[in-house]
Amino acid sequence: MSYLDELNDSQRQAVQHIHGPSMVIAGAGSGKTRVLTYRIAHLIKNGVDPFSILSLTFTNKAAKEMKERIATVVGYSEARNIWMGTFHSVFARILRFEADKLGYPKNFTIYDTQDSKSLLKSIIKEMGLDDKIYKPNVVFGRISSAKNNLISPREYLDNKDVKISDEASGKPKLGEVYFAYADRCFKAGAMDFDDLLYKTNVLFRDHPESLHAYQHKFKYLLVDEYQDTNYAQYLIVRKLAAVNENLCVVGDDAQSIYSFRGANIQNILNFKKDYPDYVLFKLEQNYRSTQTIVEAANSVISKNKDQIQKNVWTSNPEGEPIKLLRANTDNEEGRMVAQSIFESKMQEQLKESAFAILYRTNAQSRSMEEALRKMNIPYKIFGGLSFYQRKEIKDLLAYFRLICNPKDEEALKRVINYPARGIGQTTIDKIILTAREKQKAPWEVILEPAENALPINKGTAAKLSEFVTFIQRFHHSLAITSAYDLAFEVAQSAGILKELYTDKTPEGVARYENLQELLNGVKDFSEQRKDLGTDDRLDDFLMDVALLTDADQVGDEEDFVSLMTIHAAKGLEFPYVYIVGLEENLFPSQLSLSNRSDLEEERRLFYVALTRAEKQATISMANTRYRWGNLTYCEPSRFIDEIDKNYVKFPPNWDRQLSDVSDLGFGNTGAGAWKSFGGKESKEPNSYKTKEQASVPSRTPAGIPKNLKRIPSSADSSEYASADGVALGMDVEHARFGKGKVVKLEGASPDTKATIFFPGSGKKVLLLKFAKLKVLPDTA
DNA sequence: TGCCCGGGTGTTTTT
DNA sequence: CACCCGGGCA
Repeated sequence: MSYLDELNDSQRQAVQHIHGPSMVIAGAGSGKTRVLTYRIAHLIKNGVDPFSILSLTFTNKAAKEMKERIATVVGYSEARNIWMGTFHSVFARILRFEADKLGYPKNFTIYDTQDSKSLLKSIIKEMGLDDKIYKPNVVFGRISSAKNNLISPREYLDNKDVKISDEASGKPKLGEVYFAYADRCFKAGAMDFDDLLYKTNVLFRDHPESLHAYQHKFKYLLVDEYQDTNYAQYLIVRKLAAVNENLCVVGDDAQSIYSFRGANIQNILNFKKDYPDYVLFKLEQNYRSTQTIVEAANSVISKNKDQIQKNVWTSNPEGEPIKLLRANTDNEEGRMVAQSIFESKMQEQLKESAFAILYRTNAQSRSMEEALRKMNIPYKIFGGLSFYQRKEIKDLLAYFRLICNPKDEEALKRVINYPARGIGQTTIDKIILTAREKQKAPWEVILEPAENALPINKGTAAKLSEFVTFIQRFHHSLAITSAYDLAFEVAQSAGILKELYTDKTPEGVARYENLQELLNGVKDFSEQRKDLGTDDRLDDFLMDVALLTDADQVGDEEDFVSLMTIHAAKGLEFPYVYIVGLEENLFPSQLSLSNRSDLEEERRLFYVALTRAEKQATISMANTRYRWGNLTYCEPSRFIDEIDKNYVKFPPNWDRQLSDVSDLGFGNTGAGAWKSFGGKESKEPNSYKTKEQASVPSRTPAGIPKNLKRIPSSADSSEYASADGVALGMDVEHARFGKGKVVKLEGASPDTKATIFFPGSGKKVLLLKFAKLKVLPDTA
């Protein structure tokens, strides 16, 4: 069995351990993917039916690549039958099979974030709430974390603690909004991203026969990036694995970077509690990077308290020291990086694809982009506004969605009057209102306007009926027409193509080309499906498209420098990596500075960034940077100081002091800042201690199936954390203003603002994270 | 009904 | 700075 020879001892042991629960802690670059693929190949070689293997990956692209690699060992006809994909896509597929059990149509729509927020916006408006207080973004985040923690709208409404904290944050109606949102999604036959996990849990809870079937179907489970699973995902895995317990999870606690979307590092730390007889494998040899990079990364991550002990090492050459670049402005930073890429490329005779530029926030891509463009260096930006989020694409997709699932409210709103067909806002409002009164989907209302007493005149009725007929015509050919033929005809006859074709502005031309590209995409899909002999339907295409990730963008053979956020770079590797914007308040992000666990996550993020590099890592910063319009002064990130100096090469201009940067209010820097920060943390109202204490009892110890009720913890929403320390009506003491009373709280933590009345100095609005408030015992 | 302008608001990170 | 929204006007 030759493939086993390609593994080192611990890798081989992990691959050969087939039965029972196991956990693989895989350091960065330690051949994790290799272990996963060979483990699956090994299973199949040992007679396991590919249909009974479920492998959950972090991106669909990773799944595709793994399948291809497995196919080289066991053949494509076997490999193609493995269930492999992201949590979201695998369970979307399962939910499609089981939709009727949950009262959903098989063709349910998947709402993306835009759809969800737009729906929330209209609900907030309809309920007569102020969208300055009930900000769709905030409300969405809140609902999302409720779902990730499996709290239903009902439970949310009934939970006293939630109510108290929502009232304290000035949003007592949040529960009702959540309730209405869930109801509207259901009536629209739509699930949002979180629903795909949430509803899977509901399915497994309410339909034991279904759970039973999948438990027995999937005899072997593999989960990649286990450190980034949230509670809903954790519970799905736990339930599916409950019968056979052939579960192998792979991850690295040092690379957990998704807690903001509910990922819980405790899942990896508590694996041994859930599966006491588990076997642990540690992959510690790094095959990716130079010794310098490995050691530098180790020196950084060692500053974190929460971690599993491991010793990542490499036998690779020592390599070049980490290079530092310091620019005066963000634009100059871009030029320096581009220049450096150009020089390395020339000196080492490299392709552009050897380089990646990684940043903390998407906004940083602009200065990099400009510099690269000026130097004629080809590049590609991953992330940001993705192709599928462009207006023209969403418009056409909305037609597809509506044809597949006419109840889709967001799709209907998008296209009912685009291109303009004389159905105005007033009519749309009436339709929505009537739908709400009749407890129906808007589509059902316009299907039978008279029966539903929709108050419209004859002309409007005629236009509506024309629209209905138009959609229905295509709906009926869904089952008999190939995806591409249908898509093209829709684009044509809806008039979208014509509308954009006549627009000769550069933007208009670009939009038209984008539509062509989308149609080409459908064509590829259709042809693939024909080759495979599987269903070639437009609704299948939609299901695929809804869950594509930026990382799934086809990596054609073109040569370009990759630009992306560090989050998006997870799992990737490049010979030369530039990590830019290493400045306090940017990286680490300003929002992470007030508690230890958030800061540790930023450090892990930096660790991930460093360990993407194979040959050399370069770190850059700018002394000044434009941030939302105005110039700000920047100080070097504390993370730079945390790298062992033996591995860093400082440029001559490094220590040059800027005379006028002395005080930014709270801008400390360097190791000193770290210490003083550490020393002060216990006085912080948002102290991490509060957060951790709150989260301990919240973890359902055994994750017992029936138990969907989870006490919301600080992890559910950042707002709890602030409510913990400071609440409405509380007596507090401020270092400068003295004693006062909290009269108003607004905004979500960590940006919670408190209005406090100080008898001595009047009303002050303070940001909780900066105001070191001391809570006084209730004097009443 | 549609376009233009001004003001307000907001930035981590993503399926 | 960039986007979105609402109001005012044609």
